[in-house]
Amino acid sequence: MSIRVRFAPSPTGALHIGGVRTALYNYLLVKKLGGTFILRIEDTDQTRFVPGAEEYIIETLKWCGIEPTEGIGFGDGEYAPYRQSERKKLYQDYANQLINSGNAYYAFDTPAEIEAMRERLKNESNQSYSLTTRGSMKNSLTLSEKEVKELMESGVPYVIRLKVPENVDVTIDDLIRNTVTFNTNELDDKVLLKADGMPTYHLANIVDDYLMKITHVIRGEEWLPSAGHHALIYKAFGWESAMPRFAHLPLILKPDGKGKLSKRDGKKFGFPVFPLSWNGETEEDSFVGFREMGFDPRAVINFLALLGWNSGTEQEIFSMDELSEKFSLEKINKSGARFDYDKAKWFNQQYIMLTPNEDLAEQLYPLSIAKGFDVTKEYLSIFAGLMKERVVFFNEFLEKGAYFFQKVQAFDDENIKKRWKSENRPKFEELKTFFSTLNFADPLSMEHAVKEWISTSGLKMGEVLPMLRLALAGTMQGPAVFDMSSLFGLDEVQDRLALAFDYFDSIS
RNA sequence: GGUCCGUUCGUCUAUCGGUUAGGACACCAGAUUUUCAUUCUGGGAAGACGAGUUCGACUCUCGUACGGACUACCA
Repeated sequence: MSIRVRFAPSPTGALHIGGVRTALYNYLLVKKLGGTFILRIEDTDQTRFVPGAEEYIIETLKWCGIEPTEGIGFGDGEYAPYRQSERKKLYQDYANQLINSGNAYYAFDTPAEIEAMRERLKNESNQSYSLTTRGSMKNSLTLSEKEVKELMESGVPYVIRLKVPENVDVTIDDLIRNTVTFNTNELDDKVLLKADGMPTYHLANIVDDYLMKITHVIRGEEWLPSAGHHALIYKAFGWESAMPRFAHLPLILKPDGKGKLSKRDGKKFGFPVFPLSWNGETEEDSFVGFREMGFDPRAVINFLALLGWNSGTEQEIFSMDELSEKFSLEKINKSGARFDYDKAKWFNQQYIMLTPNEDLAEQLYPLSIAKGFDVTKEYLSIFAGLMKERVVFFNEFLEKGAYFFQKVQAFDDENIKKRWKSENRPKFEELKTFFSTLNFADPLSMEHAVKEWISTSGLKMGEVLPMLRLALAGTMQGPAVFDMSSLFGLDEVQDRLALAFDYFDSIS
């Protein structure tokens, strides 16, 4: 079975994380079943077009490893162009086809006239432009052929509306929600072609899905209420047999459970809701991305995949290959899933721990150099091994582990004052000298030797080990003292001890 | 308001008529690490409510409540 799916975002700004999940599910399904995945850009609203948004979408998909088989940014295929603005003429022809078959009509009402109609009907349950109101409006159904012709020739703006039939039950067979039924008496006469000659989503989407032979439409739940219209349009064109299967995905909700996750929530709750950072025209419209926060794309994908879908097993960590292997639309949940940032962080930590030290070192290297640290990849590799289970974000390696590359910048004075006894200074000087007898290549033997030394020194373990840690790292947190020492080497360790003991005395 | 969708631990979820309702995140306690983290062990924590169907309902049906989406010449 070869399927054809599409991800069709609008270039109106940064692609929100829910959009990434929609793209992911499309990708996973096509990867599992085999077929074609098209990236189509739905830029029919010229007023909302944002420069850079298209590039953002492409970069996001690449970063996430969600690669369409064809489409904008990924090479043209059989059914190009894939940018709707470049297909304008096509939609006009199809809209006219609907006019000719009596399934659509011209409407000349001004926004003010429509507003007046709504005002008039504000106490009614249905105040839309629909079969109950179309008879009292200014359109080709109420005007004579001659009047319509005159209006059009005089340049009066008009739209083309779908003529929804009366009292018919339209049923959508949704892969996630089973059957959803609408009665046409409740559906409005949607605008198909706008006054500027551009199609609305409803027209463009169906024409393109039909022409591109799309077999499965996987999209957000916000489209479910208009799915009835979409079925009607397929029928109006006589394309019922080619109508794709629908799968309406549950929404990603705010953590506090009040509605769907929106772009503002990132700032409100303190986590990213966009894959990549976005620099909008204003501060308000600029956002930090998962990537810039230090997330591994594999963690983002894994987290997103499990937000509304599960494999039916207790496995939590999945590679993209495993996901596509196990993926199925039937296992997608019906209800919205709340965004859980803690879980996202947990996934990231898991992926950092899973990454081989050498790979981490490879990524850390340029960043270290940029920070002016004089290091080798070998050193970074050992460092990564020591630090990787202590960080959640990639960025934290060099922040939390800065003392691996430079002398301690900030000591934990509080802990030092609490633990340092100046009268023990001579003993610590002895210990410092004792370090020169140790085998720095073997942390374990160092530990044994030092503990042995402590037991004969008259000091307690708890008096010595924490001070060594504080001297080497400045903080009470971090890898094992002897792992650090081994990496630092004898000279560096003695340097740090000397510096630190003076400092300890000075603040005690 | 109307239409449509939904409802299992705080959160993400398993269960597809018979289970001590399982797992994960988060939280708490303990062990390990004389740090932190990791890891391991343990703990608290759930079927919105009401009817019905059935020998038996978290699971099927209906109603109620609550939540959500949509209701633009935006997608």
